[in-house]
Amino acid sequence: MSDHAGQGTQSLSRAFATLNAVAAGKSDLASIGKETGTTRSTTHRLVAFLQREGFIRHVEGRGYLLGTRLIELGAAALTQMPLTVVARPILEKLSDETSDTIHLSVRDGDHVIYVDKISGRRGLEMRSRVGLRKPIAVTGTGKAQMLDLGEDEWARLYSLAQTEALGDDRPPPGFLTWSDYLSSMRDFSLSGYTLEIEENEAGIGCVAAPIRDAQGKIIAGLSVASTQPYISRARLIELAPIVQESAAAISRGMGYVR
Amino acid sequence: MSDHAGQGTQSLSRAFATLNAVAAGKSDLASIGKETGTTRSTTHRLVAFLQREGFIRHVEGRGYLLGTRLIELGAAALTQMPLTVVARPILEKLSDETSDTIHLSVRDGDHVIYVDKISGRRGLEMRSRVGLRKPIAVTGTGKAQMLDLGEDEWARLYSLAQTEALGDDRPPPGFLTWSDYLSSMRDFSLSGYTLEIEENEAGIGCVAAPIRDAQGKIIAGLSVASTQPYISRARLIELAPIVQESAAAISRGMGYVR
DNA sequence: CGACGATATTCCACATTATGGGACCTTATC
DNA sequence: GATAAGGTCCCATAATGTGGAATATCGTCG
Repeated sequence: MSDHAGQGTQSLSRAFATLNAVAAGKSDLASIGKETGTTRSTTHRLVAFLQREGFIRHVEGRGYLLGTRLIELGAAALTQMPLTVVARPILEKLSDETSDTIHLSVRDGDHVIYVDKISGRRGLEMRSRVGLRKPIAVTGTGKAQMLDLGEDEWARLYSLAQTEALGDDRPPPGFLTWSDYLSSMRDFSLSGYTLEIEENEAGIGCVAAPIRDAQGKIIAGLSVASTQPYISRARLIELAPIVQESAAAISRGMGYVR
Repeated sequence: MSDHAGQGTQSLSRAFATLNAVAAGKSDLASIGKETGTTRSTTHRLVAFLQREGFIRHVEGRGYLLGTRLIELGAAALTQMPLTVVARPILEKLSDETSDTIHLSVRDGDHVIYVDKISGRRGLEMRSRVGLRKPIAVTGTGKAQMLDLGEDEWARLYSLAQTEALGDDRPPPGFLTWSDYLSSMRDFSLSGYTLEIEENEAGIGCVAAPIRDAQGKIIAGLSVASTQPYISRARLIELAPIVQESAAAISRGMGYVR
């Protein structure tokens, strides 16, 4: 894959390319090597090393897979994010009050990554998952984190999400035109919450609000999401104040005042 | 840290030592460098690289922390474990039936690592967490994965757990002597389930059963855990059949027959 | 203000380190 | 028992990562 790396990091770049290849599903030395452009001996050395470190494991019949050390480090990364500690009790309260699915996400470049989730109690489980990445512009929590940005930046993130949606085998039914998107975002930035109805996945909608740190910067988004019968615009708007209040409570926990 | 590495992996070893240092809480270049034994320039290059890859992020005022890419890869590692996919619905059913906390763990060396968890609905949240490692010999799910081992191996794992427990600031009240431990394990290997009452953490107990793959090898452990008023030996034994049946259902899903 | 310490970042000559070609091993397939 | 596919090991070579020192950045105290 890409090699836009810095100086003095050839072996590192290759090792991480190797890991990415495995993450992408390549499961034998030959295909990993083709992906990273390394010879068999080098590929082997890198894989063996990653294996020793627990980043990769070899499973009889299935080949190379991501290892348990990554599960461990992923969990550690989550707890090093003070946000998740502060937010947990508030997410649980919100879950009790709404019976719906609660999501907490942070921005990661032009995407959003879920850092916590509590499943709803209305049957149907959503496919979202802690660690999942989604384009920032088509998720409720992502849009909540766009509220302080300029319109040109909205445009960029919107078209990026559009590009990714085009690649989908089952494009979401609620995807908005740019002008509809823009006017809705203008409304949201006034009201301080965002809605997202089937822009990202069919049958799923949510209300979200931004979470701020001590400097007033938006650092995360909180949402209540649900499935088909419960995602009428009216019901979501009804939920907005409680989502906003929960987000504000987390913001206070992160040191935000006023 | 340790340098028992293979050939031709100095820079890799150092990069991973760097990552481990950050995971261990070192948050500035100086202390990371001291931990890994690298000079400032080398430390800097490694950290910068890991940062570019999203394995590490720099947070104003808090220094270097584990990055979002690890959260993502951790989640991917979890889904590459077919076990978690197969087990999920069964865990949910068990959760509904018992109202208690459900744990699913796999063996990772001499430890066990939680790969899935559903919190109970009896208030009190346990401190366990997906990605957490515990000594194999003092967890219900760990002991379930020891059932097919020999008594000498039981002894080794027991004393290892003992060593780790000694280091604890608050040693668990239910820690057994070796002879008590051995006789209980002999019972468990006959009955096919295991109990663990406050051997690992005060106020917490569980029943667990082993999960097997197509070759009949034990590959995971499943437990129902609860807190104080619900962890009498009698109640846990009462739960054993349903835990065993759930574990068997997952085993069947993994290809185990008879 | 200007000096200081703590922290991060860049540069470059040098030798230590990672590299890749090829040999070899093991297991499955015909 | 010949062929193939996947994995492992060895070793001479030069390309790579290294560390020292120089530079930049920031905050704080006299």
